[in-house]
Amino acid sequence: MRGSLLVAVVRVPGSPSLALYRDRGLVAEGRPEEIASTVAKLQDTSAIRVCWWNRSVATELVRAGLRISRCWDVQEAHRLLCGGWSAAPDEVWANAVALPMSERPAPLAGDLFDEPAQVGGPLVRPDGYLDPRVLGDERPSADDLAEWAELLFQVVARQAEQLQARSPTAVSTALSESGTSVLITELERDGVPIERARLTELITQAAGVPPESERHAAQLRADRDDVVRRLVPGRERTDLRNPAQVLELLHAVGVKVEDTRAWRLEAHRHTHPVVEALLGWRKAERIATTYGWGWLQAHVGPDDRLRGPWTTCDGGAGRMTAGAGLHSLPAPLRPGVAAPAGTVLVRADLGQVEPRVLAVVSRDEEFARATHEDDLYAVVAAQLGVERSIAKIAVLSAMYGQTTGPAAAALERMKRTYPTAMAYLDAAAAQGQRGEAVQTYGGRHIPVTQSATAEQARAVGRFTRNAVVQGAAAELFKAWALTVRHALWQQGDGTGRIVLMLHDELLIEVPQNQADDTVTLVHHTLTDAARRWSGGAPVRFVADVAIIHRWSEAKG
DNA sequence: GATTTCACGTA
DNA sequence: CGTACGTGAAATCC
Repeated sequence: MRGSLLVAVVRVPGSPSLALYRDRGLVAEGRPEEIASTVAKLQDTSAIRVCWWNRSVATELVRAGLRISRCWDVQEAHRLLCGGWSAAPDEVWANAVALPMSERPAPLAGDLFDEPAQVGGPLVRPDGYLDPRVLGDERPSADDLAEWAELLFQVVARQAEQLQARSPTAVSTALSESGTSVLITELERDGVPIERARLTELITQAAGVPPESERHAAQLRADRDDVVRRLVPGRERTDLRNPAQVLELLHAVGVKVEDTRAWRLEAHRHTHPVVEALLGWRKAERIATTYGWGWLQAHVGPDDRLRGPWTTCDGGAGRMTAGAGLHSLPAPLRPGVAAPAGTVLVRADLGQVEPRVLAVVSRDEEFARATHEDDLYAVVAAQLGVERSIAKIAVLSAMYGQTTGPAAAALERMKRTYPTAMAYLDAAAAQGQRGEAVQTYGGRHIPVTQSATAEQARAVGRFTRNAVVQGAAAELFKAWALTVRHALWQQGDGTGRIVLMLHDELLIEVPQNQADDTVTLVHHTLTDAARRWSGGAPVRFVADVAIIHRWSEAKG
């Protein structure tokens, strides 16, 4: 924050134009391309930070070709401060000036009960709240723009103060979340490279040929279903998509299960041929319905790039989310994600990131020592005197709140061997169970729902226990990704780019001749980002990095 | 028509 | 009674 010039970009109502402000007033107004080039020149000559009320402004600048390096997104800062996703201007303002959220004026309903529209008056009401007229699409009016930008500067300053007071790391988390807000705009623009012929082939294997009509589609579905239904004479009319009917069918052939979930059916795979057939049918049906021809048509563009909507932190603990199946693409389809000619993909996976993050956030010195090796679970196993597989389950159980199962005894030893880390998790769980919000290492507020029953309270406890680890891991991951992105801009011709982010995995597309340099870059940026993020904690982070042509290659 | 339940893909 | 997400189909609730 310090030492950099804050500039604001706001939308000019009723026009495609954007306006650029600094503390002393208007700098420029014009089409997004013009403002993008003005901001680019400013970025080149001085240290600036760009802020906006809404990410859509950043989206326009990015689409105009601007590479935004430093920014402050007041919605992201607000989400960090308050938790959740909602971040309309009136909420952002109210929180920034420390007024109660519940007392703010209702948005205009656009009917006779609205108070007469305030025209030309101040945007801040006498009671300190933002005038509801700013919530409409065409408001504030063009006359109010300078004031709108001035209020934005005030919000940035107040948010920074609040974050500073909250935690030593929170301001840098806000900067990272703001950068991520721009990065997801780039992900949405660029998409993931697809080899259409290969993906088409894979979808055909699972879902059959593309249906030519509704009738044809129904016929293909029925053909697929018959393969399974034929195995149980007398039940050829079963609707396989209806769990109740499937349950009945299974009971009829002597498979006694309480529901039809795959993991439960796994044990009965060989009791009757229909079980195996049904499990295979389910896999194909998943691809046919969710990742089939409709999905291809909707999300893969004519340029053979798969695009979906992204959020920076909509997950309960502040993880990113993505639509269009980008975060849940079935493994069988992954060969369809492939580097275009002249480029390669570099795939980088963080190794055992959650326990390593736990070592940082809990400041457990003994647990931190375990992170010095590539295989953390092997060290834990040796220290606890158990098998590696048991140690792994014990560590994961501690972070997920599982108390039963094969690792129950090992959990007791964990408490003795790593008391600080375990106490950190227990404290987070206890807070959640009491109905209190928790905070991540980076300062994100994680609100919790109030529970009516003890069982619900325990579920909240498991959520907060996990959220402090999962959320902190997300913070490290975003900081790393931004460091990678910045380094890619500096490398070679600067065309390398991140195309997919998957909680602990980056998929990067670079020209072939940059492949080796990118591998080096990924390792170095991880060391740098982890050192900055952890404040120099003695915790090691590792990445598994591979140069590949298809996403399916080189998994761990 | 909107919401919930079941199911399952990913980390 | 292990966490989080997105998605679709059917059942269920207005």
